[in-house]
Amino acid sequence: MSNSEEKALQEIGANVPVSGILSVEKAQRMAEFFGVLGDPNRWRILSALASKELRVGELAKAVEMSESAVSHQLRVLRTMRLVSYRKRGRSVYYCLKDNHIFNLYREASEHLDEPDD
Amino acid sequence: MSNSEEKALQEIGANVPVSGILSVEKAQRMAEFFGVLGDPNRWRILSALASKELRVGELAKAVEMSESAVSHQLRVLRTMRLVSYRKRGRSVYYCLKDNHIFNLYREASEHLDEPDD
DNA sequence: CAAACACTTGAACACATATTCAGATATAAA
DNA sequence: TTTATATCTGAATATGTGTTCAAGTGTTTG
Repeated sequence: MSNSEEKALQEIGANVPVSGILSVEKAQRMAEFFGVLGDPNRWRILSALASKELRVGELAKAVEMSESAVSHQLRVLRTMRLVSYRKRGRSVYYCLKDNHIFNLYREASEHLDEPDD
Repeated sequence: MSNSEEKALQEIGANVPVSGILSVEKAQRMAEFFGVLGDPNRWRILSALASKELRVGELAKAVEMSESAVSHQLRVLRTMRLVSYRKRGRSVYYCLKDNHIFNLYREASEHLDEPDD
């Protein structure tokens, strides 16, 4: 087991007094974050932004959603700081904020690709 | 950027023909998986199992949920292969299935702990 | 065998969430 | 200034989800 895995394991519960259960608050924060990744259209938006920054309208076309729906979802993604944006004239360009999303994607893919026991 | 990050980036969209957007099916699978991690009580269950395997009843006490609610959630976690179980008499012992959950937890924590720009 | 125990299941209800639609804001063009 | 463009917002609705409650299965104990 790697060092960072061990650290995560301890934090998640192994070495915590009594029960080792995440506090309700921490569990809630985790759930809120992962919940944002629990929608297929948000994944499509994120994957579209993975190649290059896009305006809201372009994004809407690309993922085949209404501009309004995309705008609503972008607000959610902004709130979780998964995307950032810059305004240019009357357009707003969105892009991915950091690399965490890639690592999460890869980790999930590996899990989903694992053979059943 | 690391090799594996680059691989994930390509897969997620950078080098895919035309749009580079996740297929609806792949996006759906991703969303289903992350959606499972989008509930605080499921995180509390997973964190409880991080220290040691537990019976359903013990788990229910530990996370302060009804046995029925825990059982329902364990079915969800089983479906996503996040936990496995073994029957022993009339008890059923659950434990975490692999290390992916630790990596996901760590990645999310890092993201959530990042300072705002 | 009957009773107790550990867990699971299905239906019902309460709550959360994603989209649509109409309208608002803000910038650019005419 | 009027019109068009790009995006955002709020309310309403439809759909999804988690818990409870009551009943069910399977196992052990008396």
